[in-house]
Amino acid sequence: MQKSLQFNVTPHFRVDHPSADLHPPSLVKQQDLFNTAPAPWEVDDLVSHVVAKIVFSTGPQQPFDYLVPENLAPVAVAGRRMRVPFGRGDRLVQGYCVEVGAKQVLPNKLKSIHEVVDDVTLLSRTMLGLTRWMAEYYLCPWGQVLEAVVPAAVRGNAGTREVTLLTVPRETAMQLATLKLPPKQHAALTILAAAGKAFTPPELAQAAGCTLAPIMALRKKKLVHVEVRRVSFAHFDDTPAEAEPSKQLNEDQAAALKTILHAVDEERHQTVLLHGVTGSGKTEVYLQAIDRVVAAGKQAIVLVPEISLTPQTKQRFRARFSQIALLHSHMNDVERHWQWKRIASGHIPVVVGARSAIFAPTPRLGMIILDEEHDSSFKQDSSPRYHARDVAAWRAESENAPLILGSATPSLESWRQTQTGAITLVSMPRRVNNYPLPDVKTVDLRVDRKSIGRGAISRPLYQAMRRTIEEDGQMILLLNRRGYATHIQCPACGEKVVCPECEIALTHHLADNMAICHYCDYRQAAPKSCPSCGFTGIHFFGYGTQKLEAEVKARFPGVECLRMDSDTMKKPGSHEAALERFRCGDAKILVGTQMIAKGLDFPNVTLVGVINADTALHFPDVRAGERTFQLITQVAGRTGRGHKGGQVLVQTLSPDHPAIEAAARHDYTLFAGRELPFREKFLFSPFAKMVRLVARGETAAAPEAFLDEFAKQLQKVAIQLELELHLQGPAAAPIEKLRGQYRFHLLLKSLDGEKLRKAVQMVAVKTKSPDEVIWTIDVDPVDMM
DNA sequence: AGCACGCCGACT
DNA sequence: GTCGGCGTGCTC
Repeated sequence: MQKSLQFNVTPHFRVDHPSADLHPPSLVKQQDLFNTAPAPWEVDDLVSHVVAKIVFSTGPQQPFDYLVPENLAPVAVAGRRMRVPFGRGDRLVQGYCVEVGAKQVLPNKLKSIHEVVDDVTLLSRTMLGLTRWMAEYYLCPWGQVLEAVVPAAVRGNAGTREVTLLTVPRETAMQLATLKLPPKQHAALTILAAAGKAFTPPELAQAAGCTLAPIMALRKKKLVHVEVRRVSFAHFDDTPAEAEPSKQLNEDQAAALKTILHAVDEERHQTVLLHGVTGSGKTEVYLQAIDRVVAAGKQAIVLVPEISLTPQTKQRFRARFSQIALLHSHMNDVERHWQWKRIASGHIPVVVGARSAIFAPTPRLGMIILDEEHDSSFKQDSSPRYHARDVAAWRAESENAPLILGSATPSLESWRQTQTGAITLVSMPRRVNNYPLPDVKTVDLRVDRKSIGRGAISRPLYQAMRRTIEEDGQMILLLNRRGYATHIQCPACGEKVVCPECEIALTHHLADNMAICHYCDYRQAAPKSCPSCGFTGIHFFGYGTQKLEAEVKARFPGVECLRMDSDTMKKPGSHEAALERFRCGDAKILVGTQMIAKGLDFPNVTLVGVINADTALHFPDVRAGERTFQLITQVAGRTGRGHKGGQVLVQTLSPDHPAIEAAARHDYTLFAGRELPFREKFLFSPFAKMVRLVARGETAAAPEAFLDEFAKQLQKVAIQLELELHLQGPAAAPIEKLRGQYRFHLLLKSLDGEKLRKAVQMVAVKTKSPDEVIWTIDVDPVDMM
């Protein structure tokens, strides 16, 4: 394919990343009207001009060229927003300038930039390259990516205001004595000239003892110089903390650090997968690696899963680095903007945050760390549907920085890359202080349930809990379902109470006696009798964390039990309060959903109970086994972190399932060794590239028909591109109905990811869906619901 | 996304 | 005859 001629004449900058200039932005019609060479008879008329390329966040997706007028040339920089006349009426529209360069243009073909909006550059060249790559890779508009990468707080200049500053120009000062002016104006001007600093109009009025009127008059006569500047009024505590010394590393840690430091010192890109069992001390390795980055005057970005962003995490980093920026979702716009500026200024050596922190504007990036790299919260579930791990890989490569992926249960995507050699594997198979990994036993519920009657806690687990309390230990019980009862059903007629919008079983919540839909949060009062037949003995089946908590309290009276799930953790600070209660030992039993499975480090926890290991196992999703393995392994890792040791009991109906068996043996390699051949055989990630299309609408027929047609078009394009395309579906999505809309999906797979995306893009640009169908493209889907 | 242009139906 | 219905296409 011939490359377009745009900006090839005198490029002002080189595109930073090799892949960035290979493909046109996705979903953008290749409209070469303005970008092709002029007709032969026009060539003589060409003049060289500085041209800015503008991308809009709404409206047409292709970039538009504008002339840069001379007076704006110093501020018209790529990476800033600009207001430009657009359309027949020349209405002013704001867009992102993504490139500035000299270009041969025909006179009068282009309009001129009206105004440069930003006085700071929002996106460096690398970040512009990154956004462009994201648009191409994730098949979404470039402008949408730009909006996602620059925080709204930064775009809106939160916490700043414009001030008018007045000074006396030298010429005025010299003729001050001879100027004929009304007395108040003269007095004000004299005071301002003598002050030697700038005053705002109200300040000057006060100093001169007059109103604003004389000052306005001076402005009108141009006797004072006026400068409008944006100043920040935000102030947050940023006192550097006392830095703590680093800890002694064990042999495994030292070896891992050495590999990482090698890449850091050479300032070259390398991806290292740090596969360390739970409790192997990965964080200390990160901290010491960051030390070296900071010492070299560079910055490190640390990404952690959403639920790990706790004050404890902050404490851990603050104790070691004098200044860090912790980016969390509860931050207000003023603070977010302030942090962004501090990071951009290069004053913050360490940035810690969830997914979107990968876009932190660090000027000299020295390293990126993704802790718990397998965590699905790194994938954004709205457009742009990026995966922070893959974005990090691109960014690290283009900035010559090492990327460290850490996990006890690596994603199969990363694991596979250690086998092909794309990622360096470093293992830490032992825990610190030589603590052994906890003993994991499965409790076969098919056998044990009968002996215990109704209840979530089997006899072996009950006995282990009693023993733990007698020995003054603490315990964690994992149940991955919040609420009280998981479904409400009438024993007389069999009718289930379902959400009217989503048609899934409503969960009974005891606190306010409500029946709640966990998909859309629809709520109604829990029925006292069957809504269908009126039978009064309606029954609440299944176990959620609330019912488990009630059972624990009933069977262990006098023992304090804490519950942590998204229902109890709504208020800010409740997370810390609960953990503190557990840490100090007042609470003996911690009951919770997956939010308690990760990161907690309490040496006195000697027992972990998994109430039902099968909850995630039978989901219609290729990753069901992988998720189950990860969850059990992670929660098992919460115990045996002290000298008292620890044990884990996993209740399950399928103790022989490979994922559960491998987790019980703490054997990641075993799990991966069984799972990878399956993925390969049935063409799933990490072997095949996957793209998922979801369509929804008020009726079932419209989205299904839309995907049918899309599939047909894709197959045509696949032949044209010689793409080996595998389709699954279209079929009803596992969540068939959500918020009143019927959902269908279509899974596309191919070994050639690039061609696959190309094919989807080609069909997508030509497709206009009927008004009643809303559809999305998900490249590298993680969630198949 | 807006907005103008355009080519058909019922109205001051 | 015109006002306006929203289908189609263009915007540097």
